[in-house]
Amino acid sequence: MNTLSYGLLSLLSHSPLSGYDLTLRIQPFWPAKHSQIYPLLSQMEKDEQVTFETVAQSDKPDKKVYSITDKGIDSLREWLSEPASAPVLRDELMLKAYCVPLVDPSITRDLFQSRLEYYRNNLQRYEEKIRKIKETSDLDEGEVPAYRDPLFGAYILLNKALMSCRTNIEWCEWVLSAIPQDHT
Amino acid sequence: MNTLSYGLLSLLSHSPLSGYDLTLRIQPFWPAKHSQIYPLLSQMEKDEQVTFETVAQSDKPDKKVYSITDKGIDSLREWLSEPASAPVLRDELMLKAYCVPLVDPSITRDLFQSRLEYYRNNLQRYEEKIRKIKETSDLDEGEVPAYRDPLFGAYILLNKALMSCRTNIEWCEWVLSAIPQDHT
DNA sequence: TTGCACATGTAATAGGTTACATGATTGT
DNA sequence: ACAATCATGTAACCTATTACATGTGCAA
Repeated sequence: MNTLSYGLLSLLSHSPLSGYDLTLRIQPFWPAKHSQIYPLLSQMEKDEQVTFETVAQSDKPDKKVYSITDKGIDSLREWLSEPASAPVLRDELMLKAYCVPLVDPSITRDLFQSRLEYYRNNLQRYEEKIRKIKETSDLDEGEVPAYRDPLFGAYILLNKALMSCRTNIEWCEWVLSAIPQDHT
Repeated sequence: MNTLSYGLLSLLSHSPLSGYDLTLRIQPFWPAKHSQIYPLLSQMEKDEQVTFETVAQSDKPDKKVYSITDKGIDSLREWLSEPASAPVLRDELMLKAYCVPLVDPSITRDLFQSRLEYYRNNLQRYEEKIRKIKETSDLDEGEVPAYRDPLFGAYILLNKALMSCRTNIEWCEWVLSAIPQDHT
């Protein structure tokens, strides 16, 4: 049981999901490939943290839908009571930013322009998601789902994503404004 | 030559540093332990990206001070011309946040209170650092070091750190305000 | 004399990515 | 036929952490 497996349990605490869906949904919080997730799910099933049933689909291939067990819920509760380790951010752009005076401003501009577009795309996706949540659970302006509402977690996470995205966009724009237009 | 080795080159492009110092300084941008960095430096030395000289110190043990070579500078310039890969953030608190309705609000409050203190400490360290940079290079309010100034990189990175820190503090405080005071 | 910061290294293990492999189903 | 998405799995490789190992110089 490593952090990733607790992450999978956390997702499964909301609803049963296939390994495929788990892989897609865990990306924003803890990036991992299916090659890491499928074997983990097997282990967790042996350890009785999860169960699965094979579900036949008419339009798509069969899938294995995993559900969290009571033992899994207990594991989650214990894990929540332990302090969370510090976040780990690895960003190539930060390493590059440190030595940009080595190259032409045009190179640096491209770097930050690409990153700006990356964050703008993310922002759009997140805004769409939060719009949907607000729609389906009709929340008033500034209102937050109740603490015991299963949507509470998704809501505060989406807000974090939005806030971080906006801050990063602001930073990229500020950096771009500090890069000279011509070859210096 | 992986990302970490380019990161080391990036740091060395400003000034020569020991493996020990490199380990400390790269943490905010690309966390790595000395056990990963020392062998990498040996490889990079064999590959002529860096050179080192042993420096005797009277008050502390001897150290190996690494400098970037011209070949290393060329490598850096090429690397800067390639697009930067997407940032990777792994944060246990985000995984936990998703399933906090499973536990008492007091548990959740502790989680976010600790994280808030973590960010407040970081903010203080970053504010001190930027204060020192502004002091030594006497910048006016809102002024940014010139693009070719070696401090340009450090300055924009510190600003990113400050902005992110403040946003995260704001988020933690907002989440804490949404957690009920009593057992719900 | 014990502990701490500085300083460098290797070995074993765990975590994560890339590549290989297969197959269903739908739409073009 | 072909590409795209869905779906699951393994093998090889690379990256990163933890543990082991050693030693200096200083201060309490």
